[in-house]
Amino acid sequence: MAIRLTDVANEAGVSLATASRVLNGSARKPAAEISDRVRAAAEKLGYFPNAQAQALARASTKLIGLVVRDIADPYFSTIARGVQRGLGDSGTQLLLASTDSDPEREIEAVKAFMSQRTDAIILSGSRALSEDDGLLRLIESYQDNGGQIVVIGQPLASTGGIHVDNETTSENLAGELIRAGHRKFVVLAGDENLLTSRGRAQGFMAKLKRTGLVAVDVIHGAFSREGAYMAMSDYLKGCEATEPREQVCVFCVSDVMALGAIRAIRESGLRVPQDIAVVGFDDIPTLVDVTPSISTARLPLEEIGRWAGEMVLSHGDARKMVVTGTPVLRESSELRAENR
Amino acid sequence: MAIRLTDVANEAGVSLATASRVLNGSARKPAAEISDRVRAAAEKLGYFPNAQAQALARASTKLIGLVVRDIADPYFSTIARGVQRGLGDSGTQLLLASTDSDPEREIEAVKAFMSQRTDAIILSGSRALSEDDGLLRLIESYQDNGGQIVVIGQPLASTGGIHVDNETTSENLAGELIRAGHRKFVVLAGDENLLTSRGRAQGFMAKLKRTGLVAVDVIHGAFSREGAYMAMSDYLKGCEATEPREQVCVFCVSDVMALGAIRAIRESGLRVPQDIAVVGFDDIPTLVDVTPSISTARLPLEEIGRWAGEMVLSHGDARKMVVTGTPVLRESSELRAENR
DNA sequence: CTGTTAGCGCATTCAC
DNA sequence: GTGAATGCGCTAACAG
Repeated sequence: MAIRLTDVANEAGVSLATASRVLNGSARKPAAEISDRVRAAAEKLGYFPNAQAQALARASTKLIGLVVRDIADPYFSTIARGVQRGLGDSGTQLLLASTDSDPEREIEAVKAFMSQRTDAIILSGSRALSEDDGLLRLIESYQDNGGQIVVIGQPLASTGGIHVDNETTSENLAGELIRAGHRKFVVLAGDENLLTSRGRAQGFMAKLKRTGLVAVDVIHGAFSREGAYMAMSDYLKGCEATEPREQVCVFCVSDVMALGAIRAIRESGLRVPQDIAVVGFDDIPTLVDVTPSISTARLPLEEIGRWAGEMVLSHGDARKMVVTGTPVLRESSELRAENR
Repeated sequence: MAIRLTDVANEAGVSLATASRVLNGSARKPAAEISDRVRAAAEKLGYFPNAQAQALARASTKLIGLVVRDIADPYFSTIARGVQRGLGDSGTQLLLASTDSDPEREIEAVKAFMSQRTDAIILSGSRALSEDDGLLRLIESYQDNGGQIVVIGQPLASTGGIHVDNETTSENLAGELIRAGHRKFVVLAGDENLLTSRGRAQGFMAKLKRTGLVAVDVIHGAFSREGAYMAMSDYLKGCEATEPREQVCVFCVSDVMALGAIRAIRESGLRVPQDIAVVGFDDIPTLVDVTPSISTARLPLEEIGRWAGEMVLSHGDARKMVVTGTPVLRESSELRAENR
């Protein structure tokens, strides 16, 4: 159906091998005159190499897989953009899979990528990798076959990747908030089975403890906007009795959660930050358009993605790098006047 | 290196053909006892079919390509999520390419997808498709080889896709704004070479004209947040002299642009909507967290993506559907009290 | 430097 | 119902 290399070779009056050599720089360089003829033939016929056939013959697809939880979530889409940028014009193609936070779909995605013989798989927003899922075994067998795994978040012992030091980042963030004068904290901790949300919550509380403070409440729920919205709504309902209320600072383990929490707070007629201060984590791009500006711990999301992409290209197997976020206090955590 | 079907066949003591038949339902059904043995062997060895080899033998990859301008833009990431959902568990894999609004990169992306022999290519946020780029020729040759093209936005004569009726949508939006009492309009028209932004601006102005109104200003610029930010900043600088100012309504041809414009307005010390009303287009998910809530024309972005995905699966070649957006007036376009 | 040939891993006619 | 053989389109030895 499509034009094959053979067709090009015939058109140019050369052998298949020669055509192959000119159309994809091999070690041996065919004569200039021949090369031109082949290229002209390819152009004329509208030849496109069959990537599958090439992959089969070369034992290397130039394919990599990226698995995210939800590509529409700014956190992941920013990382995805970074990955694309990191891949640059290397000719490597990106296969994308979304899991919707379903561990089974994550496994399906990895299997699919293994079938595609991707050179590498970037895992971001993975679920409880510490547990003995089938995922671990899959990953191992992928690596045994020469596949590279890059994990964004909490790399495994056997994998490279970008390690986000959630604990330290959260500690620093808590420190800044305390320094700013906050004393009463609530933690929207998200899913306690997720390494990421757990690490963030724990780091935060560890710092409180070391300062002689303790969170007045720690609420678990889904690691999502909706989860935070519901958790916050419940919380607010629960403390309607306790008026009048002093300003409390709610730490949400992600910006997306902070947005959900703010929504709940507003719907209950309270103001941010005057009644309740809110703090997030990640510094997703979305925040620039939100009022009040939201305090958070900034992660260089796009760069993280870019590093992951570059890591893949350089075959930096099992190379690890550590990223610690930077606390950024903005309007949403401003202390109420009377507390200053 | 990896386990091949041959290995599985040997392990199970059957022929290659039989192994193939059980591992991927063919017409002939091998005996149950044999099937179990093969499956057990595959499981034991950790066999993963080589998608490239399958594609080559079957002459069909289960691959589709999606090209967007920027995967981190909520407009595109929402569509991308929809496409994923539309693909569901069909086993079709998604290849993603971002063009950064560069026509050349768009062509590169399509070429890459053609090489990958994707069954279909979904083009969203394409540039000036009406012009005689190489893109047209590429698309044609892709179609000639059995490839399916689905365009989101402005399908070509030869392609199917989701046609967004920007003109009508903008007209309706303008109508609603006029009905609400607005009379003085400025249009941030974006890039006049892009079908999308042009259609939106023209539809809006057409409606104004038919109502006996005319935009006091039409400003072109980049079809992006930055473009709108700069355009709006310039505009505000230009009319500093004209105080006191009556409320003007700024129509931005996309929500992302509206966000940029609002930023510029605020930085100049003015308020939305009291001093300047702002209206966008798309209703990207991001808007739910923005204050004031932004008026816009709602497009079912995720569904559009889903439809595109389903269209691909059903081989709905050249099927077209038309989508018209719904005006949604919110706080950002509220009329100033004195004008009511 | 160029052409011939043998696989890459699998699906699929064909025979049995 | 099962196995042997052929070819998908291309690369990479291997000869010439």
